[in-house]
Formats: sequence, C-alpha cells, structure tokens
Amino acid sequence: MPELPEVETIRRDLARVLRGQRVVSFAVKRPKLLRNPRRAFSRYLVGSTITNVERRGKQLIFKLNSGYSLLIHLKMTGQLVWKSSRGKISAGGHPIAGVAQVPNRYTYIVISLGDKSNLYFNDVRQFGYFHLVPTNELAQVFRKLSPEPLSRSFTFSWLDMAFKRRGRTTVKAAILDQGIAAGIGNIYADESLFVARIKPSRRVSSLSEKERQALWRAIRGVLRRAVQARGTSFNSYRDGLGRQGTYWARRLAYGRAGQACVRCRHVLQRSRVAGRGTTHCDICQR
DNA sequence: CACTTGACCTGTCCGC
DNA sequence: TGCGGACAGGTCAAGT
Repeated sequence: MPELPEVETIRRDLARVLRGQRVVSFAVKRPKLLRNPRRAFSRYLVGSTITNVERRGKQLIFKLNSGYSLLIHLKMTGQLVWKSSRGKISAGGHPIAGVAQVPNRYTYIVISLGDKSNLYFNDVRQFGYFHLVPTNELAQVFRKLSPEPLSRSFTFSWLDMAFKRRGRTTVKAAILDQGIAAGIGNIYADESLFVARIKPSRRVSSLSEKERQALWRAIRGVLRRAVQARGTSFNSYRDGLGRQGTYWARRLAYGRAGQACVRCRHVLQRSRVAGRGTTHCDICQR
C-alpha cells in the first residue's frame, strides 16, 4: 500500500512522538512477520531507546541505541498507529476525526514505550515485516535502491543512466523498479506518467531525451505534492496517528478510469501494464 | 542477464 | 442471500 509519500508522512508523525523513547515490551501475534528470530527482538529492541525514525524508499528505519536498527515494511496493507497513554489517538491533545481504532483484529504486533504509550502494527494481508539489522550494515541492505527521488542526488543524469539498463521494458515497469525510483508504487507511477504525458506501455528505449526529462521532473513533482498532501487514502492507509491522507482528492489518473481526463476531457483508459492495473489517457499521453 | 508471472494473504465488489 | 472469480497500494522466487 504505502508508497514514499505515505511512509514519509508516517515517519514524520512517529519521529515526533518516538524519539528518545525506551522500548519496554514487544508483543507478537504473528511470528512470521518477523525477519529475525524472536530472541533478536528481545536482545536488541526491548530495553533500547529509539534515537530517530528515518525512511529509505518505502521502508521505515527506527534507529536504536543498541547498535541495531528496526526496519519496517508495510507492503500493501500495513499500518503503524501510535496511541498515547491516555488511550487517545490525537495530535497536540486534540482528538482527530476518522482515526483507525487500535488495537483491532488485524493488530499483530504491539510495541510498548516508556511513557506508557503504544505503537500498533496492523496488517490485513500480513505481507509486511519487521527486520532487525545492525546499523552499520544498513548501507548493504539498501544497496540496490536508487537515490531518494526527492533528494539532490536523484539527478536527471542519474535516472537517464539507470534507464539505459532497462531499455527494453515498459516505462511503467521501469519506474516501479525500486532500483530506478525508490518509493514509487502503482499510484505514483500512473500519476507521474500522466503528468509527463507518456503512455505507460511505451518501451524505455523509445523515449526521447525531452520525454525522459519530463518524466524525471514529473516523478519529483508528483511525490513532492503527495507528501504535502500527507499521502493518499482510499482504503487501509492511515498516517502515524491513524488519520487519512488527502492526495486521493487531487489525483489526476490513478483510480479515475472511465472519468474525463483533466487535460483533454477524453475518457481515461484502464489497462494492464507490468502486471499492474493501469490508468492513462490515450489521447494526451503519447 | 533481462524480463514476466505467480505466490504470499485477506477483504471487497460484481455478476449470476 | 450465496458463491465464484477478479482485483487490491509490494516484493520475491521461479519461470521463460
């Protein structure tokens, strides 16, 4: 589910409330969601202090003072929701409308913190995972990911080089590749291609320099605006305080098949590209 | 090696 | 109302 903007939103919310907190206990109902033996969590997570909450691509990184980092991947339906000791999911002491109830039947992991607040991990489809990694091995774990798309190192010339490795595949498959654009998923792939006016089924090798530049710009612009909107919610996504994001109302292509293109008013088409449901405008995307 | 497909899970929606 | 099938935001292993 969550792509870069959603994970970044969760990261920001959780960093505020978790930084400096000690992990008091760790309860797991679905051991298969753990990538390490349970004893590793007892040794390196429980009793440690969370020094920071970071993000790389679609993964969250809880930096711990034990020398380890906790990596969390939410995959399709994972949620991380924090609840204060007062039992209220709130920001600045004010209750928020539309919050997720926690814990619930899909709450599989609970982390209890020193101030008696709790962090709940819910995951209907159980694809997500918790992975403890020595902090000095993080670079190795992330070695196949592209530079962060919103960072200065994600330059056009870097992307252009990366595209040369994927010349024969479709442009949609290419930008879904986490080694090309870490953090892009199905929503923001369709949004970026719409903004860049490129058909998702085009071969990468057929793109002109101008089109590749438009796509590079579109990826960054779409992700930046989605982060500003606190991500997209249409089903299970909730931010770090259980709230929904607002990008859904601003989307241009994803999930709008059958509706009018905002540029040319033709009906947006639904298709399958790179094995994924895809929406595009057959008239103004070339 | 490059690329595509199926599997992992559960829930929802749609047609019959 | 019930049932079967398709589909869902991600990523791997296994296949071509």
